Amino acid sequence: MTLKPESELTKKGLHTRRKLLKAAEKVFGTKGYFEASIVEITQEAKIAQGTFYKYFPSKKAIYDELVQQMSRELRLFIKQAIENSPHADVHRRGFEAFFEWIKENRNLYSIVLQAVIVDNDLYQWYYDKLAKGYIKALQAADQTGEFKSLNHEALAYSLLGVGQFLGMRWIYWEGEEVPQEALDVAMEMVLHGILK
Amino acid sequence: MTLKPESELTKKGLHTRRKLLKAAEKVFGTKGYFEASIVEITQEAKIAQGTFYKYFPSKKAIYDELVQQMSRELRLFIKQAIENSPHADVHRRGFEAFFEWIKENRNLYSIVLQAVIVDNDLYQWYYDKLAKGYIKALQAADQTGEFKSLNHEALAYSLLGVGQFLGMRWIYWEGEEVPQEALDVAMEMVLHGILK
Amino acid sequence: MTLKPESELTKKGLHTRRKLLKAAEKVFGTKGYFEASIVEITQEAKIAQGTFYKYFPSKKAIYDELVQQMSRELRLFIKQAIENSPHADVHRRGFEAFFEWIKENRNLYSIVLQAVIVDNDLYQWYYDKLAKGYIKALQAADQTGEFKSLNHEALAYSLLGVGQFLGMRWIYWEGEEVPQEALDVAMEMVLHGILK
Amino acid sequence: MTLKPESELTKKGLHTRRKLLKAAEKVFGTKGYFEASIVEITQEAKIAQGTFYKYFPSKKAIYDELVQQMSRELRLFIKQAIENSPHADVHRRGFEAFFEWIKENRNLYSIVLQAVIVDNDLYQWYYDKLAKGYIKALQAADQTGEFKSLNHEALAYSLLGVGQFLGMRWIYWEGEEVPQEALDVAMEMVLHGILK
DNA sequence: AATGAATGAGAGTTCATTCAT
DNA sequence: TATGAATGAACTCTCATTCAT
Repeated sequence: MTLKPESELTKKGLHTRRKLLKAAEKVFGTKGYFEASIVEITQEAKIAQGTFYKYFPSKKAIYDELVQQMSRELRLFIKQAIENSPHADVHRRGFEAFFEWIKENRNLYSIVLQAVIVDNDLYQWYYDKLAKGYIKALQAADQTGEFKSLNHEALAYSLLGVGQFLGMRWIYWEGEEVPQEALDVAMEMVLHGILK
Repeated sequence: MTLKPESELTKKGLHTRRKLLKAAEKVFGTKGYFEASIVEITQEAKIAQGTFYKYFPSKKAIYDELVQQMSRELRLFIKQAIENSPHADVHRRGFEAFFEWIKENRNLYSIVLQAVIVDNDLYQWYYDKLAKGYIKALQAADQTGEFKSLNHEALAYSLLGVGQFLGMRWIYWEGEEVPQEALDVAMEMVLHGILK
Repeated sequence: MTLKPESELTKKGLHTRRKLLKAAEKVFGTKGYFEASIVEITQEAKIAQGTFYKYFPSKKAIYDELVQQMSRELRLFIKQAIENSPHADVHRRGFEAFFEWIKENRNLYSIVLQAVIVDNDLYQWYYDKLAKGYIKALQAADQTGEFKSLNHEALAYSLLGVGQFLGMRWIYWEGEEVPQEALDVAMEMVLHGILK
Repeated sequence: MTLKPESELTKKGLHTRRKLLKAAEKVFGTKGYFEASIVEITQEAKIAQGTFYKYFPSKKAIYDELVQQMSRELRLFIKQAIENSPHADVHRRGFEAFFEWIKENRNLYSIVLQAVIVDNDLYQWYYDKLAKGYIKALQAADQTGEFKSLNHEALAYSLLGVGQFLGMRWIYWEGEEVPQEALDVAMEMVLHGILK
């Protein structure tokens, strides 16, 4: 094996590695994991095919890294967004941040969605992480006494579902924004319910 | 041409066709579209490899048919479930029906999820159909005057998201039931909101 | 896996299989196991590359089969040669048969020699089988009372060594016969020793 | 040109060259020529990959050198062993020396055996050299009048075969010694023959 | 109508060797 | 000089699809 850990790479090596990740993001994001090929990724990165294997042991490995990187970034992004917002606004701000993020990172988002087939464990890991972050936020919000006391996990997954489907419908499929009205409807439902 | 349309098949032919669909459901459902192979499907169906192409023009074609069949069945199942239930219960009954269905048809459900990669258009078509059905139900419920008047499409996707994620979390991942409590939490949120 | 056991093959299949073995024998024999490629073997057999894997699971597998087949044939050939010869002649007849065989089957012989690198266990198995056959012959010869009673295994390997090196020197390297004189010298040594 | 001849190397350069040879001996000896890689050899030698090509023009070249070096050493070792021994003992002493040598130099011995595939000409050269050395010894022994006058080349290859197979059977395969009894049997055969 | 042998393009991966620093 | 990143040809193997029977 000829593969060095990232920490031992030279500056040049790191640069190549990053090029590969960028290229893989694009190719996986547009063609999908299975239709994507190493040749294509290396061509996109303008690098020889063999070079790929100096940096990643397999196609699967670079995919994994992309998912994990995306997971980290997305959670951080949302966390920062809700951190300094008034409690009542926490959900709306979280949704908005999420939508903003997937709009800017369409490919990465697409890659995560593919994990249902590529690696279901990874898929679960991703949503698990996301849910855990959400649960923490819910716990914090609880302290304010503004919200009902409901099972956090069930709530987290429900809310995740709402966000995911709104984002999917308007951003992922249409490449636009989630319309203000749709967000308002969702917030109304989440905060006050649909019963008159 | 070597492929006959379904309508021209003899009784025996129809039987073979059905065997192939059953086999494909199992194989796609357990291994995933890309890892599944035609050999495997025909072996499972106890049929010669070449025979496959007498009934379906390609691997993709049988997949498409499975998704469409699943879509039809699921929508019918939910429709029947909510048809004769009091309006206030419509959402809970719909969720329950959905959960029951995916529990009984894990493989088919899995197959639909895969469409994100296999054929994104098909994926959109599936949710679009589902949403349209939901919208109709929302319109009917509107007549009762019990519910707020909110944009139906936004609401449909929000509710679809909630159901999907609950089902995914507890049935698809854990192979169990969505716990009563989780369903209660979701319903509380949907009907009355999470604010005190 | 799409590979059928030999016993289940149709006539056509058996024919293809035999073509592949013949081709592999030639290619392994001339280029050596590692320099040989599946492409080359299938080209030699005038068969598509993919077809190879319908009959053998790997390059190694067809090699193994060749060695085992060769082993069987060679032992049978020698056995038949010495069977009906007077006891005193048994060794000379065995050597002659061995030389005749490798002359006619240069490629197969070459293939066995390669096992030192390809698969040392197979290599050992081959000589072990050969030695065991030899030992049986020595035991039979013992009954005649013409020979000294010496440890059969040590003797078998010594005799195997003599035969192997003579065959290698004159047949394998030069593509000719082992000269009569060389065989005489070897037999003189084996039967009466080199001391005056 | 980027490769200097051995004679122009500095002291440090010679050291590096020797490290490379030692490493190659180990790697070729344990993994075999084809499974061995330059990366592995340079890693074993704790030297950069590119540096290899400052000292040897190719993988094959370092292999050649190892075989030649081994050949020289083995012949010298045997020569010294038989030099001062009484004539009648010359063969036994030669065998013993050979066995001793391969026991101590298992890797180098293994490397030579591989030449059947790697480079058949080299293989022939090796045995040719060995045989020529043997022939000289036989000529010297002839002078004593103790031995029959037999064709030296045929005899040399016969004896080489005996030694080779005994060593292979007990030392190379089992990693032990050639048992005293086996050596006795071989010597009895060689000196007095197997007929009563 | 059904079979299953055959096809061949294309996949992921390895590694001896070169070359810029 | 020594380094190690980069190269790319070649390899083994898979599989959707075709075709002769």
